[in-house]
Order: sequence, then structure tokens, then C-alpha cells
Amino acid sequence: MKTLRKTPLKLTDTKAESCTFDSRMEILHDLPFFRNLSHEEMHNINKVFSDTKYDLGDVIYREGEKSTRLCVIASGSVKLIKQNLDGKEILTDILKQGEFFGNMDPSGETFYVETAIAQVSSCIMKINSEQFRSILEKYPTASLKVLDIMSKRLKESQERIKQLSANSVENRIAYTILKLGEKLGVENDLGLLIQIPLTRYDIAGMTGTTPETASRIISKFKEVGLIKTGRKWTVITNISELEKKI
Amino acid sequence: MKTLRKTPLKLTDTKAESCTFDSRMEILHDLPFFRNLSHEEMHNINKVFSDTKYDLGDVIYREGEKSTRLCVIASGSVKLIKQNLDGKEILTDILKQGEFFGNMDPSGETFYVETAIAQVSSCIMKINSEQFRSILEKYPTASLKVLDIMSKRLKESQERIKQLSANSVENRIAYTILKLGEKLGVENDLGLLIQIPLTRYDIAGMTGTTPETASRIISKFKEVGLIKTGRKWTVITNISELEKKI
DNA sequence: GTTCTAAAATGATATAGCTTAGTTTATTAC
DNA sequence: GTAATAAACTAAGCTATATCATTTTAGAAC
Repeated sequence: MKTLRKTPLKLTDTKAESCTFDSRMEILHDLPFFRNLSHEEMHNINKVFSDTKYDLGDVIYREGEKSTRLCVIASGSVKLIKQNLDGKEILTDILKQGEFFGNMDPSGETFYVETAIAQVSSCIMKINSEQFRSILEKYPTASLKVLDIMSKRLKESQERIKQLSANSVENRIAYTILKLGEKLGVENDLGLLIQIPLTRYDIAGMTGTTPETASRIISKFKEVGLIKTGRKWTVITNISELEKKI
Repeated sequence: MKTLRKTPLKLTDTKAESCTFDSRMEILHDLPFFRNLSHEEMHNINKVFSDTKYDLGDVIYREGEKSTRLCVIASGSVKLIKQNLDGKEILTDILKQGEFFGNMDPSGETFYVETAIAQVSSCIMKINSEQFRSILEKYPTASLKVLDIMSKRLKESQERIKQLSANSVENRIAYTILKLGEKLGVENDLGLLIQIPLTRYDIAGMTGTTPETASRIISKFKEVGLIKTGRKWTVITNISELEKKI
């Protein structure tokens, strides 16, 4: 194997960033559902949010706990996982700065349907369901936006079902890497760099296979020059060829 | 095999029912998102809906077409399917009277992500996206309800991903039959009767397997007395034991 | 009732991907 | 720099499920 060994590529230092009121303001302002609000309204909404710092691996909430809040990533990244009866982990989603998760449906008593874990040191802003609900009631366009996002997520989720029901593991892994590239990738001289700690375990959990099989297929992709990987990074070197694998 | 042969069980006659203004009114009134509106408001909303009759197998809309309307089942039942590149069909959902489908997200230009087919003769009420949007803007609680339903569907969809990623075909088929029973089942003297034309093909499409494998597993369930089936019906005779198969 | 036909069941064989176990490598801590 | 260690990789047998081919059956039409 003639993989280029030394490609650490400026690894993100996992120092937790603080959430200043101003940085929070900026994040909130970029959230789709608050985009059309005035500065003053935003300021009031900001005050309703609290924030918490989490280190790598910290659990933000656990599947099955009573779901009381909507969370927004002010900095860092978060992975959502579900656990099977026999302990197998399914990675539902990987979220980055500005994305939200947790309890999005503000009516009635519900429970978290997945576990949220900080994938790097992260700062998470939170708002409780009632407060979120009252914001939505106050700003009807905001709830249309939320609807919009939910429907997008539903689509993605159904796309994944389609993948799982009808495609081979190779297809699914190619698709998953491409999706991650699309979402988290940064262009650099080698290609599209995905710079998160993404273990074979994670990939197996996202594609419904075992780490071994994931590993094998990724090795194959590496051999034919589609991607390059190290411990905490992946580069897609040939997007168009990888797309043909779907 | 000593299956009880003659169990036609009052098959639904597939004659299309008409949608009178009054019956529509009743259906609309039961929709979660309009539940709290006054009679007069409901009356106005009803006037915005149009309706169309479909026979068994008729296509209501096709995946990829521009999505312009929200549909509500006034009578009958509808199945939603997606097609894979190699022609394999994924059955996304089976909907019954009072449920809605189509374009739920009222912002911008979108395309239907699945094909909707009448599973029996059905009457479908439709409203276009702009009209739906304006109703949602007018009644903020309505959009919270829509949000509620979307989030429920998202959960179901994620549950299915979990199933597909980590469980055996047997698990998945047991789960699917139970879910269908929950949703469409009617108690009768034999057990919980699911009275829709549900082919092995459909079940395979819902569980990500082949019709042959689905058939084999269903035969096994029949042998051990968990279910009984005929061409257009299924009865769950032993729910608790079937649940153990998940 | 008898006949007809699409759906379902079954059988035989092939294979993708899982499992288990052991080896190698990249990154971190020293 | 070197050592320690968790992640990644590899190999080989095994099993669940797919595939292809054929028979049987339920329900509809006559």
C-alpha cells in the first residue's frame, strides 16, 4: 500500500470555544427560522437561550430521557446516535455549527429519540420547549421555516431508507462519504477534506454494516485512488468517480 | 399445511365512494391541524379543496413531478412508493382515510419525492401549496400541528432506518406487520384483521428484502400460528408472540 | 360447480457480508 | 526521538438472504 503517510493536514485543535453573547447573536441570526426578525427581536430571543460547554465524547442528552429542549450548535460538532437492543449503534446524523437538534416539536410530552454526543469540544445553546413554542406562535413565518427544515430532514431520512433497502454496502458507503463531504467538506489541495473524527465504527453505524466491512470497502476506495484517509480525516480525491459507485 | 382456506372475511368492495361536501367537511374537521377552528372557518377552508376519484392502481402523482399540492384521503387508501435506479420498489408508507400526503412544505419550488398510488378506489381532496401556506400563516396553531405530525413521521422514518441497519429480515417483517395492524387493523373473532391488498411484493418493499424471502418468512409465521393470510387480507392471531419476533 | 390466472409458496444454488481472531499502523503521551 | 494504545486492516469460514426456476393455490370469472 503506497498511501501517503504524513498528511495530518492541520488537525482542528479541540479547544472549546466560548460562547459570547455576540457570537451567539450571530449564530442565531443565521438560523433559518429567525432570519427575518429585527435586531431587537433577535436580542430578546437570544436572552432566552442558555448555553453549555461540552468536551469530546460528552453526552448532551440520552435517548429515552424526557425531551425538554431545543439545542443549537454555537460551535463544534455533534453526533446523534441510536442504540439497538443488542447494543449496536446507529449513527443518525452529524451536525455542525448553526444546526439544531433535540426537541423540535413543541407540543406535549415527548422523549428524546436519540442520544446526542459532542464529537469535538462544543458549545451548545438551549431553549426549552415552551419558550420555543411561544416564539413559534408569535412569529408564524418562523414555524414555516421549521416545517421546511423538518420536511428536508424527512426527505433525507427517506433517502437513507431507500439506500438501505436496495443498495449494496459499497453503494451506501460511497453515498455516505459523499454526503459528509457535501456537508462538512472543505476544499484543499488534495481534494475535499472531511476533518472530523470519523471512525470505521461511525461509518458502519451510518451504513448499517460492520466496522470490518466498512474498513475493507474504504481500503478498496483508497487503493483505486478515490479517497485518502488518516485517523481523524478523510479526503475525497476523486468526487466524480466516487459518485459512480453509488 | 392446515391453513383455514375459506376465510374471505367480508372483503371490502372496492367501489369508489363519492365525496360529498358534507363528508369532506367531516374529514377536514378531524384533521389535527384544523381541529380547533370554528365551523365557519372550516367551511371556508373546505371550499378551497378540490377532490378527485381514483381507481385501484391509479397514480395520483409521480416521483419527480413538480409538487404543487397537499392531498388528504377522503376515502380509500393510498400507498407511497419510491423507485430505485434498478427498478426496485420501496414502499414508503400506506395511508388511510384522514391522512395527508404530497407537498407539506409550503415554501418554494419542490418536487414530489415519491409516487402516490391508490391502493383501493379512493377519493382524494387537494389543496394547492399557496392556499395551504396562507392557511398556515393565518392559523399559527395549525402549523404547530403540522410540525407535530412531521416530527412523528420523522421519528417513524428513523425507526425504520434503525430496523434496516441492525435487524434481520424476520425482525423487520414482524415489525412491519405489527405496525400495519396497529394502523389499519380491525379486531374480529380471529384476531386483528388487516384488510388491504398487501402483496408479498409490498411487504418486501417495506422491509428491504425480496418477495421470495418475505413469502418464506410469512409462511413460517403462519406455520407457528402467529398470523393467517389470504390473498387480500392478513390476520394477526397472536400479537404478543409476534412482538417477540422483533 | 369448473376453469383460469396472478400471487404465493417452495426448492436448489449462489453470494454478500458477518463473525471471529489475529496483525499492522497512526497518533498520542512520554 | 521511543513506547503505548486504540484504531484500522486482513483472512477464512459461516450464515442469512438473494437469485433463478418451478409448482401450488386463492380468488375471480364463467
